[in-house]
Amino acid sequence: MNTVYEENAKIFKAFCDENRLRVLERLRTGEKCACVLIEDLGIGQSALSYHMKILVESGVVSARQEGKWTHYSISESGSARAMELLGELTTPYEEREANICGCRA
Amino acid sequence: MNTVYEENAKIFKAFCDENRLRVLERLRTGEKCACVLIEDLGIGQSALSYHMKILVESGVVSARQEGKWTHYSISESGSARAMELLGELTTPYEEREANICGCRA
DNA sequence: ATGACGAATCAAGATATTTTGATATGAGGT
DNA sequence: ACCTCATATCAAAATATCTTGATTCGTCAT
Repeated sequence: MNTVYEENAKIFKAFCDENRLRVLERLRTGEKCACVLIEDLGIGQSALSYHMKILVESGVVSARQEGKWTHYSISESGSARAMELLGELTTPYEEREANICGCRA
Repeated sequence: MNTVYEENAKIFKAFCDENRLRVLERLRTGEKCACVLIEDLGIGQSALSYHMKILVESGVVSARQEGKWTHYSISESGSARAMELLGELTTPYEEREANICGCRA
């Protein structure tokens, strides 16, 4: 099993690569099939497949099979989860214990 | 100059590494100085410095110098910017042009 | 069953990120 | 000025990610 850190990191890796950001940008205007994305981005079939796998596994994108075609779209619930997590990761909270930086009196 | 994709990716790289997520977790309870983070995370001084640079450059963390110590804290404005951007990247919008997947009639 | 086509997987090499140890920089204190 | 300590930077090695081309898998049509 992975650490919770690795699990969380996996979600944000969706947004850390130029090609994946370009895919997301295209998906904002609605569901797209792989063949369209390959054309639009000008990358190889196998490269697209690689990036789509990362996007889908992050939960931010969902895939829908229709015959031999795969259609991708932004997952509302996955995006909401990413937002929620990002909020958690950056929101301060009060610690019970005294919280004084140890390196100075 | 970098592409806007690379600029955006840079922000989310803050959240893509186990050690950086552990730093952020520590910072949620308030400002911490480098020496404390090194101890808590059990990583080398130079590794911490490397990760802090990435965090600071993402805007999510800010650094404050005090004598020879550097204190790090979560930047509210940087975090807000990350949230805002994440929202933009995952929010659908209507396209003017007809938007039909080209691979099927 | 066979063939055609879209997409996934694999294996290799290319590139980028991360870790480590050594050295440099900069702030105080003597 | 000199020394000490905290942090930053550098260079090399270790590791992870990404790209490419070949192959495989799954679906549909004949």
